[in-house]
Amino acid sequence: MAASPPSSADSAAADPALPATPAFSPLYQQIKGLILQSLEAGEWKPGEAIPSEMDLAARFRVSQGTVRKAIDELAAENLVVRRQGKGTFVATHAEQHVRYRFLKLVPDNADRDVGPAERSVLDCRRVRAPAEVARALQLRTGDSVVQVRRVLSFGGVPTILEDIWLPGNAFKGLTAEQMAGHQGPTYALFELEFGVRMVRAEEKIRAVAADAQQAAALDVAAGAPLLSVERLAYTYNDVPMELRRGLYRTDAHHYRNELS
Amino acid sequence: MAASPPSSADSAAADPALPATPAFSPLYQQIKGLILQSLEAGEWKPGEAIPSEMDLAARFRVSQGTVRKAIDELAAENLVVRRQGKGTFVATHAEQHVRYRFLKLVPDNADRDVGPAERSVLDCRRVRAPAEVARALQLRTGDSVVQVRRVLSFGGVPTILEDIWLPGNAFKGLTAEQMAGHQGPTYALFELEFGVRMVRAEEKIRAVAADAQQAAALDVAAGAPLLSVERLAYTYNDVPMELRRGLYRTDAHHYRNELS
DNA sequence: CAGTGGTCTAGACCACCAA
DNA sequence: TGGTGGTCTAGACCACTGC
Repeated sequence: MAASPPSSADSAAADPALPATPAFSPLYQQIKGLILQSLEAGEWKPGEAIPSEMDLAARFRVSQGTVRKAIDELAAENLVVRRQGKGTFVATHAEQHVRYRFLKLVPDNADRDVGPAERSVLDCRRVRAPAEVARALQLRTGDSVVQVRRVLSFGGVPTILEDIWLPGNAFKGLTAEQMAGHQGPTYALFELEFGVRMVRAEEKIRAVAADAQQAAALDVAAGAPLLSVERLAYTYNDVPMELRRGLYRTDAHHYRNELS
Repeated sequence: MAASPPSSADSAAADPALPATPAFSPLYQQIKGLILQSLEAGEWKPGEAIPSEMDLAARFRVSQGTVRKAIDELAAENLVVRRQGKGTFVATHAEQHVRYRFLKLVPDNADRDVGPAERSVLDCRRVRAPAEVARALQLRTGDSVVQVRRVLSFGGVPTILEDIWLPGNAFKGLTAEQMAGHQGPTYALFELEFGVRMVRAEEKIRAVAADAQQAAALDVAAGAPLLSVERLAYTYNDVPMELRRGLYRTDAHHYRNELS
């Protein structure tokens, strides 16, 4: 990274294999990309501090303000967390504060968080990926995936029936015991045990009627309306790493969303 | 706005009724508040340009960078839109680009937007606010509200059955003809005809079974699962201005959400 | 007290747009 | 060509944390 102004130069020397970026890219975006690479490569682990803004500025030969703007964007994407007076830290799903970031189901009363759920793992095994799962996870049909089925209960009431599919390669050795016994969010387990950090996700939500099996698992009548939440979760670089289909009871909870 | 540094001063003179802000507030936040006031007061109408950063900097006796950071936050909240080389504009629901910002229902195929719907207004009249509606809109039970019931269809298929409640005071004279005949999003009509800009909203989503009347309106079987979307939409200053309960068919569409 | 992130400034230059 | 937003820098000072 040169200290030169962001002009069209940059493809000068120092990096022969670079295809001469055609579109103009601000310096701070390039810095952001470099920090992102270090994040992906695991140079700093979740929960750890990254170097100070001054250090990074020196490392990349750039002013502190430029590093700052890069980190601002990373913080806006929840990849890092700033803490005044302490430093900037790699975000983790294991934090006390933002736990269950991706679970938007909240009790109808008590606008506050849903608290830890009781987990009951019904099934956990390696299977060959069905076509739909393979497509979502960008695998080949028949590739090995880990499938987990579980029920989450709140206050003893079974509320979520979930199927989870994970790429077999990245999640070798995942057991039902792990899925049932760990502390905190499941994504914290994935970080700690498999080094996979879920960074963002897309959800498709529908209303469906419970079939007999689903109804039994959730202790509702067959045909009862359930919220179907299909989630595709991504790591860095928009690589999909988890497909999840949840069926939510919404008789005492609701899915909360903010629009702006 | 003084040019003095953001120290504890500010409660000096010039505003005797001010309760001496205890917590430290950065200058750019104060500038943001002032711009917000002008936005609320209608000093610049939706779609118009606000003054340039240099002009605002001169007006508030602050550097351009400080104004910039204030506008950055307003842009992040979708209250204004920046356009390089042209200026900064007051956001509007009538824009071509971000139309239907608050409608998250998309066809199962065609990841792109849902296109304009056919509107069919079933009812539009003034009523006394039921307790639940009054509470949500921060009115007194029995206050006048406008209630609208309508069906939105896509490609001839009735897909959304909606009840909308609006404060009677702000929406005097709203007619079924207006609700049915206008161009673009309904929130654009509200901006243009009533000067009410919806800025953000909260939604509570559940799965419910269609009753006989709802089923008839949406051309589904009684008991069919529907997505219930209860939206409370706010203007500036977190003032609630619309309560809306929609029932969505999700047999060919889904509610799409992004998590990060 | 030193180190970190957070704010503010002033000035230079770049990219985009319209007249 | 002039105006607008966008980027980058350098330096000063403030607020918060922990030793």
